[in-house]
Amino acid sequence: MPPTWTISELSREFDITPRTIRFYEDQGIVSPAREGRNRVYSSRDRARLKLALRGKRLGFQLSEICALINMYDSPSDNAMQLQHYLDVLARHRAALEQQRRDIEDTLSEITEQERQCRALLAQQQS
Amino acid sequence: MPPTWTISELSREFDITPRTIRFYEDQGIVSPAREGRNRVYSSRDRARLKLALRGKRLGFQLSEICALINMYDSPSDNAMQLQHYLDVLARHRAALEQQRRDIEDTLSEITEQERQCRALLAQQQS
DNA sequence: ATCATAATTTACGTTTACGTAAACTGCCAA
DNA sequence: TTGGCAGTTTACGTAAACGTAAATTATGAT
Repeated sequence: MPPTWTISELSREFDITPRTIRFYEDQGIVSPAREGRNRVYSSRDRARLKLALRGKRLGFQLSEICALINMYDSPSDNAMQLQHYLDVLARHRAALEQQRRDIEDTLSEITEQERQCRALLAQQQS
Repeated sequence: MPPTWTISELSREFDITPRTIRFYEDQGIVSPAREGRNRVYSSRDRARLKLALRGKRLGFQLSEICALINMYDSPSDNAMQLQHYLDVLARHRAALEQQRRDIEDTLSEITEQERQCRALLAQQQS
């Protein structure tokens, strides 16, 4: 049988609370099956959860994340026109590339700050 | 005399509301002078505002942003130990590098989705 | 003089993303 | 059978980041 996970297994693996996972269910990010009252998560749920957490680290809102994951999950789904999907992807790409520039800029400033710090430390030694 | 800006000039330039700029003043990100009741922003204020907006695009909280900008602004300030500052920089760097990996991963998935889309479009043509 | 425009302060409202407490169920071990 | 977990639902609470409305002030244009 395919692998499954309990809510506490997932919460440990990804270091989030069960409350968060249940909240993501309300938002439509995961849709666990039930075994009695208890939730049973499939590998698809687990993958979607992982994607959601990556989106969160990138600062996206849960609603955007949910929409994007749904599209990724069924690109051939004709509920959405292919051309529209391409547009969405292009906008998403542009945002990510802006973010990448922001990160590069910030990282070089950090490097510079570290350089100055080490200079000051060396000066104190002498 | 050094250049100055009004609140509406800055709000237009950065495409944010005056309310946001005043809120950032409450949070200590900018500290405009006054001309009567009106706020007058220096180039230092403008630079700090710019840094704050970049931080926001990267998904950081205003409180973190504020702390970091203050440190960037006075690294030699002995209110903070150099070693501690280096630690903060290292953690910040680690977070940004994680974010960069997330972005690279997401960008390649987008590229793959686009490829599939174009394949489907070509198929429809025939 | 009046009117529009840009600014101000005060203060309550709103959305997002959960936290937290209460009260309950099911199961396994001592 | 009595704890003691792990899970559940319901529901109110909260912090962050502003939005928005009201009432006021100052300035420049007609």
